[in-house]
Amino acid sequence: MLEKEYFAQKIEKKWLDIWEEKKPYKTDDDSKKPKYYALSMFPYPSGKLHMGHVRNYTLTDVVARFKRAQGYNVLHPMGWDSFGLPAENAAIQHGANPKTWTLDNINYMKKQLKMLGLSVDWDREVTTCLPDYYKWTQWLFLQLYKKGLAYKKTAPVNWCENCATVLANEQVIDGKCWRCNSEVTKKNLSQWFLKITQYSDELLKDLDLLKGWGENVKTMQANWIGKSTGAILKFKVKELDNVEIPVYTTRADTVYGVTYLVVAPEYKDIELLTTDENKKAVEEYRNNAKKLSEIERLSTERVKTGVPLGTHIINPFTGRICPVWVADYALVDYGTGAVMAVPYHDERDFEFAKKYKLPMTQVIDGEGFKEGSCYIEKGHLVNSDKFSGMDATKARDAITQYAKDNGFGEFKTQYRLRDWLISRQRYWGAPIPIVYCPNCGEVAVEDKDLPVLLPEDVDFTQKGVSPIETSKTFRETICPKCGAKALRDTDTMDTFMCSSWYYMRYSDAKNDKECFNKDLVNKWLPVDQYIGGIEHAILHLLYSRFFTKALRDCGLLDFDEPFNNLLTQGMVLKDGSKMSKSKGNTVDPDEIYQNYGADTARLFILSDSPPARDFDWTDAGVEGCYKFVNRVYRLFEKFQNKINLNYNLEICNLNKKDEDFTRSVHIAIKKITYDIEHEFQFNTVISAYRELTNSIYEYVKDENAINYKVLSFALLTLLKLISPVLVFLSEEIYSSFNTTESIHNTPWPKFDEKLAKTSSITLIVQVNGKIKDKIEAEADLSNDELEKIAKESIKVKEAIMDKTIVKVIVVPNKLVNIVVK
RNA sequence: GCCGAUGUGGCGAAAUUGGUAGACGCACCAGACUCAAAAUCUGGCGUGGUUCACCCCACGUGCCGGUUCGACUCCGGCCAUCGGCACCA
Repeated sequence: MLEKEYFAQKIEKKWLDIWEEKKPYKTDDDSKKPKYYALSMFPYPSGKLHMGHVRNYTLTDVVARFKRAQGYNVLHPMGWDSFGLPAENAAIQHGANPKTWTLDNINYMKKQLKMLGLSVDWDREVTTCLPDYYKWTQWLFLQLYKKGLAYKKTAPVNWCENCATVLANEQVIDGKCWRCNSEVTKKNLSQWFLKITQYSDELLKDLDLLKGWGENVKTMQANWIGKSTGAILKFKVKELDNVEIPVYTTRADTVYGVTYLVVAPEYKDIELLTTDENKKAVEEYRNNAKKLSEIERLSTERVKTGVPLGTHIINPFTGRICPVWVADYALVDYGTGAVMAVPYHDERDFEFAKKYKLPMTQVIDGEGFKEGSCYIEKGHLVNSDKFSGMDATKARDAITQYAKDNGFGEFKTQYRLRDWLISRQRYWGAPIPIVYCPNCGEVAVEDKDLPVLLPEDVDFTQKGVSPIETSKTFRETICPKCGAKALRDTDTMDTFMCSSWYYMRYSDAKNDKECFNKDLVNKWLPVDQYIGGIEHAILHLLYSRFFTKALRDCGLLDFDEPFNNLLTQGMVLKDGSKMSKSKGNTVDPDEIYQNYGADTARLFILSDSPPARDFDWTDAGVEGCYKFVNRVYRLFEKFQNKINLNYNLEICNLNKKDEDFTRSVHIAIKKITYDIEHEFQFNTVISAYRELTNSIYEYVKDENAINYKVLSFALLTLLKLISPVLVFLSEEIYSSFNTTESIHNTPWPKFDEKLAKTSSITLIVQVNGKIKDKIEAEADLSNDELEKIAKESIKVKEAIMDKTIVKVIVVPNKLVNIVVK
């Protein structure tokens, strides 16, 4: 029996206890059903759940439950992205232990997640900061190392003074640290990198395979990879035998217009290229460049500066002698670090040449060309010897080919993507499993010695050193190769390493012999639906795609892309701006659970906007959803004794009212199923819930005219349709019919195509495209009949009275348009 | 500058293929129930005009133009907002 009134807390508590005990959402690896992998981006255990989490996990949960009802074997796991700076900062600021701090947070948030009613298989929970997980992160690092995909090199790297660590390129946003927003500087350090650039082309090309990803994310990744095709051209230095300067250019067609060359201040041969007279000025210029921050240097508004080195190059095409300059508009880490300057056809070179009164030669002509101003269009060549008159695009290839044939050039594809810097000078991460031996050099830790455990005897407060270096027990070890005294690497790995493979681990989460079983990972992956925030469009999603390809090449798995479909949810806003503690506009999920229950929270977070768009949280909106939940409850409470569970219903022998009502139920099944399957449009799903509920209320208005078989069918269908969203309420109501089975194990309702439409239609009658009349008519009439009905309309007759009919257009079941003159 | 997304009532939004623009909800207004309030139920709700009123007429999906019997939807050209990339040669 249902209680008289709806008490969310009581019902939800009851079912949470039952689910905890019975584990109804445990995934069976051996099921014969087709698999479906529904995945949410796992949370960082920051302390408490926020509404963004609620939105993310509700979305994935509803998808998981819907697919389960459709007969899929669903994997819906959850875990914790639990290494990272906030834990360590808590340790520094409040003297907490990062491990305790993290595990306490996980404990609390896990409880909150469970209260949301997620159908997660908690037996597959992964926690990246625990040794049973990071052992395998370390092992995977070593696989990449052995494959030559992880290497150590000294390079100018991004350094955040505030976080006291280096950062990957992807973690520098507009010259600032992604985490603390302070300015990033360059430091020359020896660091570990992963060779993501080896996959540049595949990462770009395979974006085309990702039909289930939004254009926005794919474009961001394509921009980030930044492919450009061009050529390397080599210029001999006049003053120095055996020295050449190679440049990268996408406009080889303009090579006859080169009037000078520019090298970056950090260019490797710059000292060689500087003559004694220019030494002082060049040194001064380079020192100034060093002082500039990334932000200043990258500003496009800055006036271009530079100084000549004193040496010259010989243009192999023209024989022309051109000076070499140093200027910071050339970037050391793109192309070759040197640029051939063609002032007439490049805006930057033009500006620079004008300022320093360097010569210009026009070599391209075409539409819109104006004497004395920069022309960057691709027209045809002039002043270019035998290439004159040629189309610029063709000339680009012809000139490169000529350079190649004569040994001073080649075709070259250039990417903007850089290798992924993964070392961090911080404590709370997976230690890099490498040992430095005085005899053998860099040596990998052996598999049997994994994991390399994080030391506990560390001091977080010492400035200028990584906390791990303060451990007395960690550093010293013996070389796995020769047994000599050796030192461990004291850096840890970027947390994005941990999150690049967690979704694979879920396929075999408890395996202590392997990172995952190959058959299981191949069975469950790729992920069928991945849901999470847009902020990972480049970082996590690009790294994970790279990891998948790299692990494939290590022989660990057999697929090319990890995530077939990606839904990037919008932000949760309140009063028009993102919820944040500093703005004081946050809403605490615990409070919502307490006041309205998790079902109402789930309903509301899905109701007002489609998932990809931002969602505006309003108190009135929650209130409205709570009213709906109560409205549904009252309906079942009132008719609970009249419901017949066997609702297989024949349409024949029904009167008009019952038939139309039955049709509206079929229409609802059809619409809801379609809207979930297409783009997860839960906002319209929920409006269909409301429409069906409204029509049930309409149907039961006249209590003497209720056919209880028909009503049972409608109510039970409604109950099943709302069950993926209102998980507790539907279970409570269903169990009140003395069923032993959970509603969440019952199949999704089917609709009858013949019944999923109305028996009568509103025929729209237009004259010359303007609506003149609306006529109720039987459905499925022939075109002739519809035309006849339309012409009988008095309003139509008036409108066409003194005119001739040119033609009549009939759209079956919809409209008739009479065209007159 | 290049690339991508978005633009519809007071608000969130809807409109499978070109075929009733504004479903569903929030807010608001009016009414029923009540001694009263809450809850609940019923009705109204794009703009302007006309009418005592139901009716009716015109306009209306960022702007301008086009295709079509018919355009939120297709095409061309703009504008605005948000996001990504960018002295990348």
